[in-house]
Amino acid sequence: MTEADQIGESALTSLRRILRVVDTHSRELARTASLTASRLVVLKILANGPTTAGTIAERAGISQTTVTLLLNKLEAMALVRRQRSEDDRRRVWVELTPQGRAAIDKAPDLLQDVFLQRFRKLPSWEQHGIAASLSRITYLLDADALDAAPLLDVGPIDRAAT
Amino acid sequence: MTEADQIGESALTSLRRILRVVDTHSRELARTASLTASRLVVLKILANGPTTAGTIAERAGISQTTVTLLLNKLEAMALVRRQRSEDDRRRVWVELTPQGRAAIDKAPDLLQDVFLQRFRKLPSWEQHGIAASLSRITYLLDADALDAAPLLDVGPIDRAAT
DNA sequence: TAATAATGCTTTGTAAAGCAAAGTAAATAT
DNA sequence: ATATTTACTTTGCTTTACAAAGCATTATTA
Repeated sequence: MTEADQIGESALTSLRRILRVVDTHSRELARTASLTASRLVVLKILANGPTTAGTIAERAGISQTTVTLLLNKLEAMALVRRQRSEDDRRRVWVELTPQGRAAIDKAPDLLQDVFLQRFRKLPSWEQHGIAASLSRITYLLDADALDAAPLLDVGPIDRAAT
Repeated sequence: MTEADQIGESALTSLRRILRVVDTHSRELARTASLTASRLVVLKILANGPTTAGTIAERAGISQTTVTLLLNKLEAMALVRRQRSEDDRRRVWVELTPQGRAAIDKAPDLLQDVFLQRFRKLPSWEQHGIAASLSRITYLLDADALDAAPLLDVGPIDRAAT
């Protein structure tokens, strides 16, 4: 094993740990705030103003089916309101209710807040370093490359080599 | 919004994107390799040698109940074999079958592989930078540290500096 | 030794996320 | 007028995950 591999492994270990913390956190969120992570995602998308189910699906990166189900729950919780569009009666506008807005405030993404709070206290050079590394990693894991390629095929990797 | 907050936001965006890719990938893995991420995790733990269900739960950070369920599936797929312990008949040893071992080889964590392959090609300074940033982030998100931690403890960084 | 407690795992019941496929209704194109 | 497309919902299924209860088995203690 080369040195690069060792560093890579330790990077991966960190990455796994990060994933794990995020995961744990979202379960915690579900337990305490009775708002699961994906429902919160939907609410936050709606915080930018009313929109349609399809748009939510697209922005959240999940299927329309799932969005419908999430909306059903959120509507049952009275956090969200549906309304058929007047001009195009196929479409359904979704908007936050006042309670929905309150729910977002009451159940903020704490993990994110903690992150930002601490991040803010780091020296500037380190902030830049972290941001740069993260954006580099998104490249290392590039979604497009993965989507395009058959997963069990090794081909596409070279394309992004260099 | 301060500059630090802007950088922090962009870091968070990257982080979200990373999480998203990992998520997508694991669903993809499930579809193509008929081995879901969590099952693969269990198999990989078993790759270090036979162990008990409780230990697997601990190492994977999931409940024993869940481990039992996963083992049921894996056993049904003949990737894993259970055997009551002789000395303590409450315990159940779990080990990989040859098929199980083959499954691990056939369905490697490709995301990880892609990451490592690309990572290896980065200049050394960048490798170190990324590894350091990641380890720093685990601190920024650390669940434990949430209660106690001295926020400006610089300790871990120096180690990976240079 | 017999009753009690602790341990290790499984079962059962519950809830969420998520998708594909089929279905419905409305708008658009032919 | 008919066919196609679009937008959303319903249905049925799978997986993950946990808590609570249950079942053996071992250890402890009276």
